[in-house]
Amino acid sequence: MQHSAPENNQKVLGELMAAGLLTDPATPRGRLLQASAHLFSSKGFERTTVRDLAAAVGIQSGSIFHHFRSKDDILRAVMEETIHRNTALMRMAIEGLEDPRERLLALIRCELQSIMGGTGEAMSVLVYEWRSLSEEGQLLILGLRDIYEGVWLDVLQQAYETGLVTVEPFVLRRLLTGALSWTITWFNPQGQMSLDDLAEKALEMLTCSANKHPI
Amino acid sequence: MQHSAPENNQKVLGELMAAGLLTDPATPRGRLLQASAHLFSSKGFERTTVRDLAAAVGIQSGSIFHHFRSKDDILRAVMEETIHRNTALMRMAIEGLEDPRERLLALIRCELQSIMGGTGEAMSVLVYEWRSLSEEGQLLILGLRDIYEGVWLDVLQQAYETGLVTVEPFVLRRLLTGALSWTITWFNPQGQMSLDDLAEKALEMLTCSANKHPI
Amino acid sequence: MQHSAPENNQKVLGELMAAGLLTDPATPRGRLLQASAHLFSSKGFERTTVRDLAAAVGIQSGSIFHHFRSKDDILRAVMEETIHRNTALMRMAIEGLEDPRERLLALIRCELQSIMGGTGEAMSVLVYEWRSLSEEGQLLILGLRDIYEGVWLDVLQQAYETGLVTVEPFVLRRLLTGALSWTITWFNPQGQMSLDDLAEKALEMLTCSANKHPI
Amino acid sequence: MQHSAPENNQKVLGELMAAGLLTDPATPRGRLLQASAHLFSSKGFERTTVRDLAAAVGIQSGSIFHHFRSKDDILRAVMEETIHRNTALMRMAIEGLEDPRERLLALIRCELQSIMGGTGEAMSVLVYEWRSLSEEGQLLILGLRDIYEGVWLDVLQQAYETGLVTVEPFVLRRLLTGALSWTITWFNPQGQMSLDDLAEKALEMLTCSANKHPI
DNA sequence: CATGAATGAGACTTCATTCAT
DNA sequence: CATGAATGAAGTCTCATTCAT
Repeated sequence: MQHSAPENNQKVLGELMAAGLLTDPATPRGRLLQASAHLFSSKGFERTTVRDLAAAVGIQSGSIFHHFRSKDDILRAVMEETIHRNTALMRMAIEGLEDPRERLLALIRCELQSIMGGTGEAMSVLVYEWRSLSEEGQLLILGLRDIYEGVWLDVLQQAYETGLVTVEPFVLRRLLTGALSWTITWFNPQGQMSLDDLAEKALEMLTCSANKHPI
Repeated sequence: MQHSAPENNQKVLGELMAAGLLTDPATPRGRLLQASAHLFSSKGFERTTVRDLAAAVGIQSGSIFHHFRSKDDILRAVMEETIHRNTALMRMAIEGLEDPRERLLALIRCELQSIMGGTGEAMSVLVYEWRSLSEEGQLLILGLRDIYEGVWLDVLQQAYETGLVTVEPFVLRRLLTGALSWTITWFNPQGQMSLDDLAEKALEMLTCSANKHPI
Repeated sequence: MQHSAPENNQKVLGELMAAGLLTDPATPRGRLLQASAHLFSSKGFERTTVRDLAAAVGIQSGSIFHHFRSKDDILRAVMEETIHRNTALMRMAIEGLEDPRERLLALIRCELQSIMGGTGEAMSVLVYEWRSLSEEGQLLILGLRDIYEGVWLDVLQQAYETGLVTVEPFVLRRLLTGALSWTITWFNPQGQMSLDDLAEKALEMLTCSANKHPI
Repeated sequence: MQHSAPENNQKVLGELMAAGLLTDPATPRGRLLQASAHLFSSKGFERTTVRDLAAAVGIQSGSIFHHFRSKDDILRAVMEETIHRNTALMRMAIEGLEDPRERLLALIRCELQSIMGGTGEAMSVLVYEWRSLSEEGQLLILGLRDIYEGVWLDVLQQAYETGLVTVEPFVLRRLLTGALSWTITWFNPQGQMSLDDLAEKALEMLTCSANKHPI
């Protein structure tokens, strides 16, 4: 049931918090992560100073280091939590859906929300600031990323097998990753085209939509 | 004639050099631009120091500033020349082609080469380091970018009108920009899949060609 | 009362500090300003490096920028505080004096002390490093300068009207500015001639006092 | 005869050139010195780059060093020639004059012309850029300076003995040096007050003018 | 836990000077 | 003599990080 999503989301995210995989946005650490995700996403990691981060949550720059060991540590945490959150959200989104097309659309919509959403769901950071992460950080995140990508590959594999898409899942997912994350640079959620419209168009690009909407 | 491309490319690029729009890679300035494109592309603009750039061409850091006013100026020049070069290459690539599918494939292949090519054809810099460019620089490049994108939109419009693609050119181009530029992070030209294979797959994603060209 | 000057000075300068127009020399910022005034005065602004300034107060060069935005900002602050301090000191010096000659002598003595004094009263910086100040800085200081010069012009006007001097106040003040500020290059306060002697001679130059006070 | 001054000046300066003490302004070296005097005077030595100097005479920066060993050498030469020229001009100016007042006025007028004159007669450089000169340079110039100042002291001594001025020559000269050189910062030769007017006023300041223009 | 002054390495940039052409 | 690319030392300034309070 699509309409029950928000409540379910809250519940699942709450479980992640309880498990220590996600930080409560009500805590200083949580506010810091949220602000960091936003700033890293909009200005880029290198161009964001710890003073920017501190100012964004109303503390002094020195206090940042009571919550995180280093700036790099903040980036790592943002990415880690983003993956945890989005993996959970994606699983929720396809839960109960059977139709390959609907499942694929759900994932696309979910990822677009993660990219565009201003509430710390900073998928774009994960994509565009990857190189800014230290090597240790990259190794740490890589494992989580595989789990996240596993969800995608499952759904794409199903779509491939049913003929909905014709490009192999592995390649298709990577092309799609680029296509979706790039939307942050040009898509305006307040514009004429809604985020759902955009998701539909992205799906249309992947699938042979000509069959579905014959002219 | 596809086989005559290399020679023609040389000729056209030579003309651009003569017009002052492109720097001869044999000159110090040209070598610097090439090295910069490579480093900006692989490490990112902010993480590349002017000492890195100087070392890459075997000069001292201070000598950089005989050729460029500032580090930002180098980025601007890399972008500017990249657009000039790629606009010319794209026009060459579709010259004489009539079939919408072939034309679209040619553009995709051309852009992929620009993204992956290590010889200063740093399309990815243009895409990923955009925010690193100063505002004045951005304004300067924007005009050129429109010309470049104009070529794309023409070809996509034709594909749209003939039913080859079903997503509007404007949106489709932006999704494609992301998909193609992102390939730099994962595609290995020396791997099993060739760059031409990749181009075919990207086209297939857009057009659902499987239905039209059944195997 | 001449003998009460030192105490009054302390009081008035204390008020300026309370008003935020003067920095307490006991604070790091105050020590920095004092050292800067001294170095700018003795070596010149351009030949003084921020490392010199830092070394003079025993901190690292980077720490300077916690107190001032830029080197130019330091110069601006030195000038600003110098004007505030000296305007106050001049007003104090002529307070209660009626005789035009005594008033003029008081101002001259006061300015000489400001020029020669090593405790941040760097009038000479204001005069000789003016061109080193950025244009914005110059505009900022100009207003304050007018107030300071206003005190001088009042006293000179009175001297002019009473026939004590015969050159118009406007021209005379400028000639005097040069004459007095230049003393920093040749006058030795520890030498035979005292600072008060020098003030007397300067006054004598202006007023041809010999005729009025025959020996 | 005042009206014969220009011709005489030419002749004497020509002799200095022949003696190698002055460089012909028609030569590259001469043009360079003239431009340097002008730029040092208006922008200051430190803020004037060798590129500025080169540009001012239409050559490349590297070519400067065929004429001078270093930038410091240029400053030294400017000062040296300025003293030679002005010593000669001053001697010419008082030649044949007997009256102490006329002699003093002649010197003042002469020095003002040297300060304001745009043709390399950069007395102000000598005064304001003194600290920029290397120590060796300062030693070299000091001797010449004494000769120049000797002319002044002679005239001031005579004025002192005749009661025209009442301050000792030594002190008076130094006060006057400051007063006159500072005029470069505020006096506009194209303004209402002519340079001769200014000279008169400066003299009036020094002498007991009240006697001459009784109210 | 929070503060904010201090650190110090390192960034970009300038500029007098050299030297092969 | 002139050029102009190259040098390299030194300049100002930034910023992640530390630590005494």
